[in-house]
Amino acid sequence: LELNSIYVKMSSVTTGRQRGERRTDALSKDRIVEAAIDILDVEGERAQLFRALTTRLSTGVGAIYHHVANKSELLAAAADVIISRVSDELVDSHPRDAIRSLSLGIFDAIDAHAWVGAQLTRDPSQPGVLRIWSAVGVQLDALGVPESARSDAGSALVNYILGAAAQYAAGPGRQLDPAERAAILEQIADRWQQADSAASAESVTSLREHDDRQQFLAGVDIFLAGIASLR
Amino acid sequence: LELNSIYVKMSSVTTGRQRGERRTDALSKDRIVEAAIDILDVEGERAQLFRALTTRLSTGVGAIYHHVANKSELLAAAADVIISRVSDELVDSHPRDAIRSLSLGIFDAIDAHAWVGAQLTRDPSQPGVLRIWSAVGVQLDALGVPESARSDAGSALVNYILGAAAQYAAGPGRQLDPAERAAILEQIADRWQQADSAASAESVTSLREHDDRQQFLAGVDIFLAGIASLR
DNA sequence: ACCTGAACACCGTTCAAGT
DNA sequence: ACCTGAACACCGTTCAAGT
Repeated sequence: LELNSIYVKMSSVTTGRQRGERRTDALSKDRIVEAAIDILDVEGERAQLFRALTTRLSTGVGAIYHHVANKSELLAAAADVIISRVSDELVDSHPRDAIRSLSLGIFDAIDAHAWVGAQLTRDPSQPGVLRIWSAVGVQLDALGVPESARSDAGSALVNYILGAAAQYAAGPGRQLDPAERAAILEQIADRWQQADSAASAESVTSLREHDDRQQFLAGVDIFLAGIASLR
Repeated sequence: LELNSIYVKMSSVTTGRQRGERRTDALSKDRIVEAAIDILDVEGERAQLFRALTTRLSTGVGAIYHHVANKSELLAAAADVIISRVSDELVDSHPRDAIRSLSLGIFDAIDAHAWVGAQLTRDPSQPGVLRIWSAVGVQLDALGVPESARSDAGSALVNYILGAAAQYAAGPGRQLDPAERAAILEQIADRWQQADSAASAESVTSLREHDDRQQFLAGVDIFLAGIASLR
């Protein structure tokens, strides 16, 4: 115990920490993941993640690699933490509402942590994606979707959620200023109008001024309606 | 004209081309994009794209940058070529069938060009994605989806297609050997079973042995059924 | 205007050497 | 067992110098 505290003091000198300011918690995968989340939230996905972690945790890169295999494992673990916060918060309610809450929870989480959208899209077998499958599966079961249709319904919903997540996360609203965003939406609207000679001004306008979150939820409801027809 | 052919000869010596083997076509964005598609198809997304292009087209990197702004523009242009081949081939048919064909066409294109899945997911305002929006818009209009619901329906379908595309493209079937794939599907199945005490062996089995393409189409049909309920 | 290719920049990853 | 940090590797991008 005394030897240990001497080691701590020596180590704090080495790392430039003040005497007595000893680290309360040792380096661990959890601490690294938490730090990574903070860094990604603030600096975005193109942060120099490992260099930033090194500074933030005042260690060398090697120490991080001692707890984490590589960047992609770290990102996957970080995304899973974000998703688990959503799925753990689900309260009991009608399965239709639970699916809406889950979907909106994921949407909002990605809104708050933009990097999660791209991350979930990168690898279908990462823990965060499995967690979504799992949560969706529970609710579809509770909804009484027949066995035979369960996996079709599940994959439809999960793919929609992930697709929307990725699109909105990287979306124009995020990386472009309002003027550019408007121009792009107009471009899309123009194509629709061009393709659809009967398109009224209202449709174009609604496309231009659509509310991402509400539109996302409308998509969930379309899938729920489609799933209901499977019964 | 003679000066020109002398220049060609000199240049072919410089680039190591055989005498008389003069390039039939000059370097252009189109040629670069075509070459990029071939390289990405064969070597995958982690190909050393610019170095490979340099060899393939026997030029320097700078020449490529003279026609293309950067890698992401090049990837976006390449993905758009793939998507345009699909959307241009659509034959007139009932809008429901046209939506199925379009969706399957995109699915198959991504199956043949795996890198397209990830690419379409990266930026919602890239040309290939706009092209999908446009094609979907035409069909939803033909389907008689009311104005007010058009953009909700469109974004639901586009997001589903892109989400599924990305998942299947990067999917376990592609990057893992069959044994690992089976293990992962089993893991998902276990979670479903764990969550669903009533889950029968059949449901788990169908999840394990599901056919990606068929499941993708089932999702499109769920969406179509949901859309029908909007009327 | 179009092309050449060496040099640079950026960042994740390794590794020999510590405590 | 855990940590340190300089060196390396990888690849997109720039740029001064050509034709």
